[in-house]
Amino acid sequence: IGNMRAYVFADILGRTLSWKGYALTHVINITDVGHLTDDADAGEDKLEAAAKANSQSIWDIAKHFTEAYWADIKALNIRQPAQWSIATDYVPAMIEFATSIADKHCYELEGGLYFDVSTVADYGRLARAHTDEGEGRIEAVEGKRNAADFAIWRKTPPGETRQMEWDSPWGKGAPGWHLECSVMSGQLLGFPFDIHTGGIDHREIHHPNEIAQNQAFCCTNGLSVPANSGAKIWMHNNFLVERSGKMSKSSGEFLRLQLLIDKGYHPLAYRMMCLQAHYRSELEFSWEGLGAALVRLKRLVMAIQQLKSRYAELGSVSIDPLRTEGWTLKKVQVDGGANVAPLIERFDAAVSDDLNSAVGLTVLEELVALKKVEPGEKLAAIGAMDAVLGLGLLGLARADLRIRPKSATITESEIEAALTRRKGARADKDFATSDSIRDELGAKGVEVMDGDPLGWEWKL
RNA sequence: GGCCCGAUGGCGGAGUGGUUACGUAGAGGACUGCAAAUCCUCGCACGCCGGUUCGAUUCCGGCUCGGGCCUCCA
Repeated sequence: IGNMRAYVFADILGRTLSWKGYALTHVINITDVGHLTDDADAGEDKLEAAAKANSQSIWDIAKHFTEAYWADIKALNIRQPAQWSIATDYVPAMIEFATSIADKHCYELEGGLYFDVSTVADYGRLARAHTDEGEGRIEAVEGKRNAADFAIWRKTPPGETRQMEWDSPWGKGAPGWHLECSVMSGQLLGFPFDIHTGGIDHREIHHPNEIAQNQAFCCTNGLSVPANSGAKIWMHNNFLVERSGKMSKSSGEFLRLQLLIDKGYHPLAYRMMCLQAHYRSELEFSWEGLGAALVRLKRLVMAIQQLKSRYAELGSVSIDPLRTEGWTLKKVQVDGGANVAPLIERFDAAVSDDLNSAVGLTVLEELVALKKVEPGEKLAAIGAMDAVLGLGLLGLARADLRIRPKSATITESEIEAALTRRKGARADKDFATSDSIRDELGAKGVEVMDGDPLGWEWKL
């Protein structure tokens, strides 16, 4: 889920751009080329290791995690990009790219082809901190001309064969990650494209490297070099953290979305949690915090559900809230009524101010609570704001948020049966029996709620 | 060691040179056989020490604490 914060952020950015009326071409890449596992076992490849451990082909492993990732994307209401780019589809293009800059910007070492960062202007200017000397975590590669030089092509060590390797002018091997990103973004979006997003951990190394490659490529191929090479704007989201430290894809923490679901938290509770904070701030993860976000979402959905039934009762109203998907600000201003207009303005001001979703969310809640507004009009405005926040509020029902925890020992039909018995006991004013049934259900993690249409809820 | 970032109520988290969001938790009330859910109402905070200012949570400096990075890779 730490990693997923980056995608929630990019999604809100894209949705906000759509809201502002911009046409959007969004590309997300899948880095299915192997990575090294970590500091300790440099040389062994993450994908290779996983394949070995599971007796599967490396390609199956890549496919498995790609599909798991796509499932998370869907569960979090992250919009599909215009295109997914799969790194392994672009290896020939990467070799071509590297070949074109090799003479002027690269040199070969035993381990691979290295990029000479002194051949481009202002290397590392994106990074706020740049130190010439430091104590690296592990030894530097022998023979590098500059400390910051990096591999753009990794050679397969002599005598070894990897499941994923390609022929290149520098021998069999695999592309460096920096190269993958430069090639795919340049090819699919063209230099310069508008916005490049990523986790804040990429600001110091990966993105400066990507920029250096882009500069080299643009110069070599006669393209003008934009000020922020490659992309005009680079945006970085901060980490999701917990007391034990950061949780990103590389740190070994495995708080995955599926774990949240297994525990009975709807995945959109996590999206809500992200929305409550600014993308550039660290966000503290806790189960209590996730529960708070779920309750907030639940109350919002309940209020909107009531609004929807009032809307249905009215029969004919002027605005169809179900047609708000894809609305832009301009359209909302035309169609939104006088009562909601000031809220629309405030919502727009919030999300337009570097994506202040936390404030946007409070404006949405204010709108939900607003009195004397026709339900259809209100629902339309809610739908429009939600097109930015992406909670899918008009389509969610309270019951959708009731997720059965994996640990549950009682079935839904058993619960219903017990509740029927309890209803009978209550009708007979046999409160002792009624309460004992409630206690039994409580012991199994089920909370009885008489005054609630849903009747019962899993206790988290 | 170097560089950078942060510190807001029980928890999470916006924001601001003057009246300090919001959520959740908590308290009181309505409802209920009683609970729960729901609804209404209400407390509760700006790390420490200086400086600038009529006024600092906000700006500046120092300190303390916490976090990240320091170029194998990604």
